[in-house]
Amino acid sequence: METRELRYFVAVAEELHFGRAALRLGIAQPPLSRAIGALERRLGAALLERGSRGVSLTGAGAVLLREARAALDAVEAAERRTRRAALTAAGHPSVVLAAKAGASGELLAKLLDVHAAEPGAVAVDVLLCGPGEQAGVLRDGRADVALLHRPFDDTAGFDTEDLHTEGQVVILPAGHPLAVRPHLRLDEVTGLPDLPLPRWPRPDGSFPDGPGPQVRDHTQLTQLIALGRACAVVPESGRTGLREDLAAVPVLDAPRVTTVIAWPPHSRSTAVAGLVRAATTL
Amino acid sequence: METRELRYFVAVAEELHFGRAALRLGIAQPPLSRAIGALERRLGAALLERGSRGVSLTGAGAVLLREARAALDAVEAAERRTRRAALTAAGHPSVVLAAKAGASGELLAKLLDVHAAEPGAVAVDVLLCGPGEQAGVLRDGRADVALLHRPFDDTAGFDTEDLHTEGQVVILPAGHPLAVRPHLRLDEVTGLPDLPLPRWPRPDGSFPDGPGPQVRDHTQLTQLIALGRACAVVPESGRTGLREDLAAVPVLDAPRVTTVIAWPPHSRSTAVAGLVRAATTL
DNA sequence: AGCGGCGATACCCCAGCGGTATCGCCGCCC
DNA sequence: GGGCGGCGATACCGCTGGGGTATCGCCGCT
Repeated sequence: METRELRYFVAVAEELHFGRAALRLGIAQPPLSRAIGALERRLGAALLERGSRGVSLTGAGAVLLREARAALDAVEAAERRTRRAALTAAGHPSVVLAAKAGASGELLAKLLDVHAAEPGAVAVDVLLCGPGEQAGVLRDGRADVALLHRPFDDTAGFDTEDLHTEGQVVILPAGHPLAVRPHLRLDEVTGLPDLPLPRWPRPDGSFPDGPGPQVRDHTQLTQLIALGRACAVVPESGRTGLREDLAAVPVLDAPRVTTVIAWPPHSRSTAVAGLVRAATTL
Repeated sequence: METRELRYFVAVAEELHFGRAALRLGIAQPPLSRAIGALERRLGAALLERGSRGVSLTGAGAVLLREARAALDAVEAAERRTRRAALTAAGHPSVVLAAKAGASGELLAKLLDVHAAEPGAVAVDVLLCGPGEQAGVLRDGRADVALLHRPFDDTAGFDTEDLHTEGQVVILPAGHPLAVRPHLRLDEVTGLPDLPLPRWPRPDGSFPDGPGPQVRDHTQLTQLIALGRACAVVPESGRTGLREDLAAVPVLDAPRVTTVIAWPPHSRSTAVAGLVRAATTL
């Protein structure tokens, strides 16, 4: 199978519409129809159900969508990592570290300091991601190593090293009645009608249904909380550097969050190893 | 990048010879030279050092070789798993379980029994592998789930569940002086001049250098030991069903071996989940 | 019945892949 | 040192197959 066929199939499977998929791929619709048809014939499997109202995935199609995404990520990673290896050989060694924007700021700063102090440390490019983006960024080679947060991020498929475990706090407007409490339970803060939990975008950019406001980044979140339109449950370290119009109250029964450093299991370059070593000595 | 280019590059990188690589790929040498040249130009990186005596890999080339193998495995896995998903939809559901030939026989039998007794259990095809082959078989989609043995097998990149931990024994000819001892230390059995440890083939089929005889499977191994030409350190469970002309003596300080069940993190089908559930209840 | 949306088919064209012939370079050996 | 052989690169050609346009067939809606 060629990656071109996989890209074509993924486009159709995501759009569930040959015309739109062709538009997205920058080709005409007929060659796309033919390519998918040929793919189905070669695999000996129906991938799409052509109904009169658009198309839908078959079971085999759903499997191929999942596997094709992984395979395309691997191919992209091969290309990116090779390009970066060439730069390294040309005298510009660097590692790309993915971190969630607005999380673990303290730890990240310490990590970069400790690593920079080591002899022979290479330059570290920090790639800030939205929530849930890090795993993908690591898989497709845009990053070499990432800071993830269990249980929020999926660490499956990566090698990891635990760095730090902490409880969670709820961030509230400073004037809110609950803000004066010494601590809270989870059921007291989820489903507050006046302060709903915000909705973060899915990897594809769409938002889940629900009552809360839509947020895309940390700034939007703090602003919404300050405006009294939302609250948020975040790891303790998120309270450092908090705006003065916000308050943080520990949530005792919220799951504890573990910060881990993760990297693709087969790419243990010396540069990544150095960063991991620095992280574990924190 | 197209998989064709990756396949071409892997062939050249493995053969380190354009002519032989072309032969292996079933094409002529000139288009291969051109394809690699075009790839290098597009990546903006030298992948191969063309010396007067054959070719060698550059740093970037070594990175691409590693990444390309992973990517090609992922593409193959996509194809295989889609084919199998189609068969499942057509009413022939099955799971392929990879196990090391000659290891964990007892556990494997119990696992298959327990799983078969569950309601709605699908057929299990057992794929027996040589040592170290399981990870590859799982990565390229020939198997859906595997029994691995830490610390021998590399479990990086898979989801795993521990099943069983055991010590190791050394298998000796029944008449050997050490066979009467109640237990042994590792340094007493490694480097016995009369009974060297055998050499297993690497993934590429070649054998490491060393004094021991070359073995390819379990039968060869037991026969060589019975002939007094080798000994072997294996998990305790390897002593069940031992030929009567062989003896097993516990090796106290050999690393304990953990049998784990492993599967690719992103492909948790219900069939795989059922098998994992059966395994964890053993 | 007419129309519009959507995927499949028919047919054509050309880019790109692969093949053959040949070159250029470098060791090697008599 | 000149001839030779091995190996990768280049030149050039032919054709396959991927992509484009036009159109069909089917279905649902009005």
